[in-house]
Amino acid sequence: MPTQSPRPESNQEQLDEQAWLAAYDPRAFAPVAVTVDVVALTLRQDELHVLLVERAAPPYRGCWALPGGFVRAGQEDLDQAAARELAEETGVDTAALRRVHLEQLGSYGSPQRDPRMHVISVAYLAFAPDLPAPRPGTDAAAAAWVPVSSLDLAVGPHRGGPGGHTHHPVRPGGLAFDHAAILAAALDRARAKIEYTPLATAFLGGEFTISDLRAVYEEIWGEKLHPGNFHRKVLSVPGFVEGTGRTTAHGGSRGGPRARLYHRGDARLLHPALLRPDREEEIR
Amino acid sequence: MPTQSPRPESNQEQLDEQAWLAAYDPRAFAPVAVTVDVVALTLRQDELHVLLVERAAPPYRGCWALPGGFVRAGQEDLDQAAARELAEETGVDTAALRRVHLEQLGSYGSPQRDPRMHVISVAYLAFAPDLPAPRPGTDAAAAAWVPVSSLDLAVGPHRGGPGGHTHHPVRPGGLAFDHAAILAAALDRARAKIEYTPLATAFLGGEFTISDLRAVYEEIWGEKLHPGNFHRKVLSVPGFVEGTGRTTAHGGSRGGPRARLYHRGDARLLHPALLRPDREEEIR
DNA sequence: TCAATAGTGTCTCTAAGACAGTATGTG
DNA sequence: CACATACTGTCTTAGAGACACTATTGA
Repeated sequence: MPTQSPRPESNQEQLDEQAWLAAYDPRAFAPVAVTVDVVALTLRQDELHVLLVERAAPPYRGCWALPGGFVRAGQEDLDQAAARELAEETGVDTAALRRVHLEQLGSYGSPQRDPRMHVISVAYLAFAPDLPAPRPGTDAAAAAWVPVSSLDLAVGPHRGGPGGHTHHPVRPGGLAFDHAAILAAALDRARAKIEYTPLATAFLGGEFTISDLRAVYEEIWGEKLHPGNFHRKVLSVPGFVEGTGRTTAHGGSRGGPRARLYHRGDARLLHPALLRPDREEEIR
Repeated sequence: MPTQSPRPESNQEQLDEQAWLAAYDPRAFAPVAVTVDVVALTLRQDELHVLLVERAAPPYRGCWALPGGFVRAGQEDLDQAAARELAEETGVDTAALRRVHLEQLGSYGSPQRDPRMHVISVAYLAFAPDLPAPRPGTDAAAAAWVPVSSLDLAVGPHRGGPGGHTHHPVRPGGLAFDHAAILAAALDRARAKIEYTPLATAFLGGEFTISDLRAVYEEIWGEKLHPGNFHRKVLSVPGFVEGTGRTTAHGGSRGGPRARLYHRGDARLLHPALLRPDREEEIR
């Protein structure tokens, strides 16, 4: 591959902008491909799942990987590409996609992360309410919601974080490419994001109980929360949830009174925040 | 997955991975270029400055822009590309670069953000102590630390945030491309990041006083803080700063006792955090 | 009837912020 | 001296968490 990008400096003074644009040949640059990969998270039966596809083509054929694909050059921006990929892999239509929160996570660009060529991937993070089973897209052998707890997230030589690291052959039970590192970063982001934003509600339907919301936090943070304190805290944050006046039709499966129903409020940030209990070990 | 990219699916069954790799032609993809752009922030005379270059070549010739350049395909990852661009534009050597905090900010990929072709830019954010005046790199007419307050950050048709939006011709006093939006996102990130991390110390030299540190917060947040409460709060956060036993040689320019000197501690997160005062307006 | 759950009350402790006060410098 | 600044003490209040308690439902 060329070592340098073409440098027009030698004759730049003689070219005005029009001429320069006309003379420009994008193919002269060393080729780079750009993909978007989506970490779509959802809760199914109170368990955190991630949307994965089984690769039908090499490299990593037969491996599970994050859904994603190449950005259509000149036709779409990154957000659009991510939404398109998510729709294609889940079979979810555009209307249902509006109920999904989609945000950019970070970009991964190690030259060795894809054996074919230098592929730079822009990772996205999606929070979805329980969606129908996915139907595989055109270049996937299968697509499924996979419990996060069943995955091997030890990223090995891929040390997490955007940037890029050394390529490593896939390990049994692991994900293709550096997708384990991307998923790990997505989980970190999700755990942090529900502290300061009402995005935990994006995992729930339109109406939910405080207990439903607590189950989201408990599953994503991986620890039990105090039901009474959680209840009072959620209701004390202005704009987090809003009562509907309705209640559940029945009590819980193991008894208890009917719970009041809420829907998402209009706050975009939680103040005060719902901070995770004690994480002293993460400070250093 | 992509409709435009070459699709091996029709014969994928006959090709083993080796053959497929050999047959692969990256040039068949629609061309996309990837750049890194760096928002390097520093404090000079207690005022926040950003490193900008004056473009010597079209497009946006003569405009100020963020330092950046094309990723060298196959040769470097994104973090390395950002560090290289920063070094090239500032003339800072690798040793001094180690004192600079560099993190990925987000990627910007509107098809119209560069008139030449679809250019996807991975933006980085750098926090630097007061560095020497930059010397312009090879494709910049000039390079300078510019006070952030002197810039027009009304991003107009470029609505901030990663993703990508419509191209708009440059406005007088504005930055090239969508760099105003990138800078605005960088400032938001910086304001948030110094709440939870000790990164404000990255703007200071090895030794500093609590007042120096307070000046960093006041300048980045754009509001005065209570000196006494700030002092006590900083010292109460474990691992934020560490006393050196030394003091300044003289009192302040307008009097007062000599201040004790500190250096950065080993905490990576501040607990408790130094939250910004009252931001109720930002919640919705 | 028992057990589980929804929702509330209360107590303690931490930390934020307002304010005051003392010591130590500079001009 | 006058004044700015470094640093500390104290008071009030908000919020987190532990715990207890009542009411309501299902099995």
